[in-house]
Amino acid sequence: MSQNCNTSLVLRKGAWTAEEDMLLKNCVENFGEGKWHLVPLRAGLNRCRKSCRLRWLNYLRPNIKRGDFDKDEVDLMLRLHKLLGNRWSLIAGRLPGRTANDVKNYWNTHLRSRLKQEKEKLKDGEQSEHTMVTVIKPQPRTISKTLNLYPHVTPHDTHNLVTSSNNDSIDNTFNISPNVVSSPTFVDKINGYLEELFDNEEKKIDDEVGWSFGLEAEGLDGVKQVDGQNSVFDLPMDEVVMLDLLY
DNA sequence: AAAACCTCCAACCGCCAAGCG
DNA sequence: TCGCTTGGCGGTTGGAGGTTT
Repeated sequence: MSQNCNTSLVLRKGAWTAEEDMLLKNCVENFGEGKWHLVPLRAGLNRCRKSCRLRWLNYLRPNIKRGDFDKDEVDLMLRLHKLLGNRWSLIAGRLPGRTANDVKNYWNTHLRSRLKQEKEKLKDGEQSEHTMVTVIKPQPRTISKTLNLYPHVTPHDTHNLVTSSNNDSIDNTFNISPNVVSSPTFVDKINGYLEELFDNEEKKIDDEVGWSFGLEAEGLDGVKQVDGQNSVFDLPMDEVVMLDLLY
């Protein structure tokens, strides 16, 4: 059996009809989520498993929040993106009711261009004022096996933490290797870590300065980097987050 | 009024890792 | 160990609807 949906000429593609939605919804309600390879058969749908799964996750699942992202959601998205990079599913996991696709679309349509503009503004400012600002570039970095960056993560997990070099010319995000985050246990730990981190730190920050994380905070360019040292990319994760929160 | 252009988002595609025999 | 299947993810695309010229 092919893992792709494009091998059969009979399978339907494109927009879902209300009838198909109903069939899929009934099927998942009766049999539960999962076993997606059985769903087309059970539901009587002429769709591939991937299409069914995606439709359920992005559209039919209960408690999906639709409409514009509010300010708090955007703030949180920006923070998480800076922390996690393009790990849309992880980011969406922190935004109740939002799907990874929603987050990705919102980022691509609203924030990416905004950030790009912000960056260009900063760049222009630099040129006109001749201010000396060293632009931080993400440094490929291997983290020591013995260095425990996460209170919740065992050394066994952290020794895999090799940050990928960032090819994205638009944003300087702290990317985590997909290999690391794809592990379910690691995801749990990251989520647990984020849970506690955001609970504790946001309370603190809220009390002190409130939610003031704006786009200007993305301008990491203002932080000096000397020979790759003292860059935000060389700090342990919790310090990065603290920097993040303080900017 | 209509053509051209732009924006947004649902859906598709290709890849990867885990699980299993 | 190997190959296959499945679930899941991020990147990309197509087209509907809105806006501008």
